[in-house]
Amino acid sequence: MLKQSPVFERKAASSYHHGNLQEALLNAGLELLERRGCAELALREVAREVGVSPAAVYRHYVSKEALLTAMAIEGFKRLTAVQIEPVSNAVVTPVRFAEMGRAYVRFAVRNPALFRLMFSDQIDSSRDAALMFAIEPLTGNIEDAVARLAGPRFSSAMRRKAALRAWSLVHGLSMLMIDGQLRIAHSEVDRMIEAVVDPNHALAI
Amino acid sequence: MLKQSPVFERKAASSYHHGNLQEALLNAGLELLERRGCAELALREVAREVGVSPAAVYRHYVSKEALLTAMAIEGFKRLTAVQIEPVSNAVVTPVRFAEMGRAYVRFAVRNPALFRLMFSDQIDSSRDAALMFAIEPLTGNIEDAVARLAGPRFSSAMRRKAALRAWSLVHGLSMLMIDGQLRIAHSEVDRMIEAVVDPNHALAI
DNA sequence: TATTGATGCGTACATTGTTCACATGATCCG
DNA sequence: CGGATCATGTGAACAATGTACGCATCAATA
Repeated sequence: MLKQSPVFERKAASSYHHGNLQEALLNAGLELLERRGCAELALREVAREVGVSPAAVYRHYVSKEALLTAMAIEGFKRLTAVQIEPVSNAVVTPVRFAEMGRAYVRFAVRNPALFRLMFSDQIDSSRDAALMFAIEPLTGNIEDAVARLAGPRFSSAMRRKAALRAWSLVHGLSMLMIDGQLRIAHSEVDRMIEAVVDPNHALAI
Repeated sequence: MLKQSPVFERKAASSYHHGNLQEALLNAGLELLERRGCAELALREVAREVGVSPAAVYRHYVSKEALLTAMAIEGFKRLTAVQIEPVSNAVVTPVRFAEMGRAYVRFAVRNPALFRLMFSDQIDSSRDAALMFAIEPLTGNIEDAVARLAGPRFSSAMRRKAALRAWSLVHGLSMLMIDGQLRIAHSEVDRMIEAVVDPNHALAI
């Protein structure tokens, strides 16, 4: 196994107290998540990975669900970051709007287990305030982009509807891809995204 | 030891052998699934519900995953049935095609835990032949409907692309709805489906 | 009627999430 | 400088879970 990031090294110096266990658990969790899959991630294994007893986790997260929630929050931060990048400091064109969708799907394909966790029923998105706060930009970015793309000729209701349509499209494609429902090679992923998230929407039925 | 509680009333006639445990486990599983949620469904609880020992399950399903797979197969059968209904014995119109999508989303909203299970990573859709066989009509129905709707003016590639677009749209909307991401009342569900699965696709961006 | 194969049971084991009393040590107060 | 304090980590324990094994029961058949 490769050496861990320098965050973990501090533990070697003082063997009892870890230094930054909270963040170390989060990183180890995110790493193990993609290795083990969303359902098989064990709290005890995360603790083992960091080199700490299972009970130590509970000093920083009140439950396994709390750790998963923290991981999901980190996921939403990363997703919203790559999502908004194509239209930050730029006029929103149809091509750039589609690029937002591509970034969304690409994130899902590259982090399938994390993406699944973010939208799983293992975390209660309506209970945790920090989670809600991290999710909000996801919708917000799409709606803002739609507003900047369509201009004032779209009513608020029309914008919301168009944003939901776009979100549903890329979210569904993401889910189907990471489920392995679409029999396509990894090299074809980008082409598939192009085909579905089509700025010309020539084939919209 | 206290006397056993009369849990075993149904098998009072022949108290040892159940009669049709395989199907009983499947039904109990489907029932418990929606009550407990996808992640908390316990094999032992399914056995308890049927009034049978945990080990008895293994005479009919080689593992918990096998039982979940059987439940998912049943789910796909039901979903494909309601999905194809709008266009069976009828010309495929845009309105009827959209009605297929509405049926898809409605199924997801009415059976959220089952729908989640069907597209979860807890079942390996590429390993089980029966599961693959049950999934196949899902895509097939959409592609057939697209072909009947578009006629010969669409190439095979165009049809596959349009079908994938439609599937992604309704699948994404389904997932977002059962995730509680969309803050809408239950009475607005149908209107939301109408808005996104729009036969006129006036707002396709 | 005896045998046999299918089906259910009891017990056991490793693993999991979680709790609790206790150990450790960094930090602050006298 | 030395002790108190409090955040942080440990170990043992508990119930629940998925699963394996040998035995019990029963229906069908020879």
